[in-house]
Amino acid sequence: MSIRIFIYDDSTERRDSLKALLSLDEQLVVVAEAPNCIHAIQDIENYFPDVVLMDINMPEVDGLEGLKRIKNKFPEVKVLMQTAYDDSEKIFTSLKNGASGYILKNDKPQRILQAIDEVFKGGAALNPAIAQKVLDYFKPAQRTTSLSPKENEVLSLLAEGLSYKMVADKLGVSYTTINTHTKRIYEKLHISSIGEAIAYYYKHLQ
Amino acid sequence: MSIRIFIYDDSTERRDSLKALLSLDEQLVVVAEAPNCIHAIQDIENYFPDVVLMDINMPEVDGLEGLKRIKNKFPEVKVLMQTAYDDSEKIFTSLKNGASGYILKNDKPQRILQAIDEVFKGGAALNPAIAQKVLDYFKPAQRTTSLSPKENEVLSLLAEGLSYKMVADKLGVSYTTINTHTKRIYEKLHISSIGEAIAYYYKHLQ
DNA sequence: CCCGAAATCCCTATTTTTAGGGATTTTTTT
DNA sequence: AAAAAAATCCCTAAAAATAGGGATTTCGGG
Repeated sequence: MSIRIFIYDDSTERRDSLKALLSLDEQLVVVAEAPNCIHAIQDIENYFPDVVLMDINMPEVDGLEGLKRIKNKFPEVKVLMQTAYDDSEKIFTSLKNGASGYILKNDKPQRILQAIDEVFKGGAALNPAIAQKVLDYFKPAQRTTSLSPKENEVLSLLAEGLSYKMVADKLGVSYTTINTHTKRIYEKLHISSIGEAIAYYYKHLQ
Repeated sequence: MSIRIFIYDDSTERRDSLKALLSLDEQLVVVAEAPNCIHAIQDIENYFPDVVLMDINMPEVDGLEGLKRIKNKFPEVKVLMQTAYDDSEKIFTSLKNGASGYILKNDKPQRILQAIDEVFKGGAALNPAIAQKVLDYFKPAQRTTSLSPKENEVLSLLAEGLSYKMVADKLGVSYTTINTHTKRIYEKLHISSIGEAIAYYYKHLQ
């Protein structure tokens, strides 16, 4: 009873060292590899891995897009994201899109093997630094001040019940500007609707 | 310098008596008439009236629809709504759609002539009873308690930032039910967006 | 002087919400 | 018991919001 693994990484070197690492655990079998996600769907169809080790920064079709494609078509396949930096936005984009874990490239080898095992068993594997960031999003404190002056102004007008168009008129800018501000507000607050934005406003900013 | 008037009313009798009335004022000229709004656009194009006297209850295409069509294409034409009853919803639908006034059929003849004159000059003419209803909507007092228990529940969940779908799941009912509740909430509070609803919730119900 | 954050604007496509109907069943209230 | 109010569900179409890109300008600090 082995764990079938597919590796995506644009560096041949890196793929080789990963294969060397994984070969230490006889339960793990690297069934195939690729330098990017252009053929992600076919890859999965052909090799039906249990776990995908996914680098984020790859040319052509990157890991975030690959993750989406794979989870969309094969929700049962576990995808473990792997990158050099702990970029907050990418972490959340990944988790939102169904990643089973997020590890860093300089994590200890033992950690990586452990992570694969965890996600295969249905758990989630997060590098501790990543885990901290995730938890941070549940304490709204520091987010309060993260909005720019304009974003705060837009949010307060939305909280009055104004539509994008009305806010645009009131501030003398175009609709698209308000759309952009709102997108940034949603990004910063990690929400995705006007209702959540207004609830946030009255709960934390009022 | 006369005022060109178009009369919409399904009762021939009523149209005749209106024409008789309006002929008393030599400034007023009834340029044409129709028993409903099927050809409203063409009517206005052909006769370019200054003021339209619009009955609400007519077969085929009624006055509310006629109002919308006319104001949509010819915003400069004044439309004076006229009906037998002071139905709150129709009043608000009319005013929202750009009616210049709202009078009742049993208003005194003198009132009717006056109303036409007012709207022609760019003013608004409201029967006093109607005016009262309109003012009522600006005092939020009585609206506070007007929501049904379920409507209040739905509103409070929306105010938490939940989408229609999430509210539906949470309450174990279908999406369309929430849609309907929301429509009723908006009607009762005389608003028309989730933003206004949530603002109302935090300002008046919290 | 360069960099980065902030603010502005645009395009495209999808998802949600809103509006306008209609309709049935259950509860309450008279 | 009949009427009114509340709650449920459905359909369709239009409007608004959301998501994902990209891009330019301004302004303040290092």
